[in-house]
Amino acid sequence: MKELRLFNSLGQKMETFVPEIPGEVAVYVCGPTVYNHPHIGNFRPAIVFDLLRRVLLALGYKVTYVSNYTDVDDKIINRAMELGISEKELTESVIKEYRGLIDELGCLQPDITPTPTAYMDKIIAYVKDLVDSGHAYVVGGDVYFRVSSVPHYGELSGNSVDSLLSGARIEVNSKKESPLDFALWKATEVGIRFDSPWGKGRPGWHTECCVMIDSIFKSRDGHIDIHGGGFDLKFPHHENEIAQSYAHNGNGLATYWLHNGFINIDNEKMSKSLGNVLLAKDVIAEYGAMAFRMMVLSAHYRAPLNFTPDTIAEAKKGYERLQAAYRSLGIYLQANGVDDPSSLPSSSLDEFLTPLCEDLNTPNALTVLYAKIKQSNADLRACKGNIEPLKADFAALRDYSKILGLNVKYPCIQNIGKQLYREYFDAKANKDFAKADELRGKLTEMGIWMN
RNA sequence: GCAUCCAUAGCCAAGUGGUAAGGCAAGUGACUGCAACUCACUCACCGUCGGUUCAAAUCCGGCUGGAUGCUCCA
Repeated sequence: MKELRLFNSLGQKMETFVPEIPGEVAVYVCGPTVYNHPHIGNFRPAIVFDLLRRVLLALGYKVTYVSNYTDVDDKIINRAMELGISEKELTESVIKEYRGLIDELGCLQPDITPTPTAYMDKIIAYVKDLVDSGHAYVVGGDVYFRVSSVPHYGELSGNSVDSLLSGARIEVNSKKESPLDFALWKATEVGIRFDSPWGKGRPGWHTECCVMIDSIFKSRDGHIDIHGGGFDLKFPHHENEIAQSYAHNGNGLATYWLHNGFINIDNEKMSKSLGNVLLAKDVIAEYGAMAFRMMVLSAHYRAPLNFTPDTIAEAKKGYERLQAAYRSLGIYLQANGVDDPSSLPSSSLDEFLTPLCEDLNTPNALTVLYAKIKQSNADLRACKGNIEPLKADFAALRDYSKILGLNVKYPCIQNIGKQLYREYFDAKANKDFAKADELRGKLTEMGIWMN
C-alpha cells in the first residue's frame, strides 16, 4: 500500500499515516451547527475531508467516515424563536439543505451523521461518569470540567495552562474553580432543554462530539485514527475533547488531528459583522458547484483560501477544461467502436496519487491533471483513428476526476450518433465540406458534437 | 498581551538546503476548408534586514505586513 503522509496538528509535523487497525480507518469530522443556510465556509472542511476519504479509499483502506450535525445550540434556539418554529423543524430543514449541497458539491455522504439530540442519554451518562470520577464538578445546575485533573492540557493548540490563565478574561461566571474549566452541562431556562440529574439544561458543545465518537466507535475504546475540522476548532473545542477523552477513556481521542484553513472574501475574514457571508446555495447558483470544488482544491487545505470573483472564475475554467476534454474523448471513443468508455480498464494512478499522499497536495495533483488534459487534447488531435492512446487518456481523466470528486460526464451518442459521425468523418475525408458542415450542425443540435 | 500560522510573477498557487511546478490573464506562432476547440513557445533572482552554510525561497534571529484563536461568544 502506498505511503500516506499527513501533517498532524498534534505535534505540528508531517507523519506517516499508520491506522490503529491495519487496512481500516476511522474518521470523524466536526460538522456544522445547523441554524441557518450553510455558507461557503461550511464546505471547505466537507470537501477537504471528502478528498481525504477518497484518497484513503483509492489506497485500498476501508473507511468509516462520521460527521455530525450539531442540533443543540444557542444559535439554533434564537433562530428558531425568530422564525417562530421549533428547534427540530429548523434543524431538520437545514440538515436537509446541507445534505443536498453535499451531493451537489461531489462529496460522498458520511457513513454516519450523528446529532446530539439523538445521543442525549449517552451524553448525560458520560457527564455523570466524569462527575463520579472527580474530573467534573457540579455548581448549581451546571457541570464543569476540571481542567487541572488531566495532564498536558494545551498540547494540541500549543498553549500552556499558565499562559492561558494569564490571558484569561475577567470571568463573569465566578462559579468555576478555574477560568479554564469549561461547561459539560449548562442549566437553561429558554428553548429546548433536557432532564438530567442536575436539573433541566443542555449539554456543552465539546462534550457532544466526544460522546458521539465514544458511542459510535465503542469497539475501539472511543479512539479514532483521524479527527478533522476547521482551524478555529483547535482551541478550545478539540483541546477540550482531548481532555475529556483522557479523563473518560484514558486516551487522546485521535491519533491524527487535521485542520483546514479558512475561506476569506476579498482577503477579509468572512463574518456576519462584516456582512460578507456568502451562502453556498448562492455561490453554486452563480458559478456552479464544481467550480467551487475546484477552487477549494486549487489551494492546499491548510492554507487560507481567498474567494474573489476572479479566483472562482479561474477555477470554473479549469473545471470546464477537464469536462470538455473528457467529453470529447468520450464521444470520440463511442464514435470509434468503444460502446462504453466508462468501463475501460484503469490505468496507473501512481503519478497522480503521489502528491495527494504528501499531505493532500491538491495543487500538485491538479498539475498532473492539467498535464493529462493537455495530452488528451493533443492525442485526440493527432490520433488519426488510432484510439489506443485515447482509451488510456480517457481512463486516466475518469479516475483522476473520481478521486478529486469532480463530476465529469459525456453523452451517450446512441447508434444514430455513431452513424452520423461515420458519415461526418467520411465527408471530411472526401473533402465534401458542405455535407460535413451539415452533419456537424446536426450533431451540435443533438448535443453530441465533440467540442 | 499570549498562542498558532502565513508573506513566491498582473492574479491564483506549489516547492521547505543544491541555482523557481502548474493554472488564469497577456504576447507570439502552429494546426484547420471555415468557426470553435486545441497545441507549442515567451513571461519571477521568492516582503525586508542580518546570521548559519561550499550552497537558502527553503534553516535561525530582528523588522514590516496579514490570517486565526484566547472557553460556549458574534
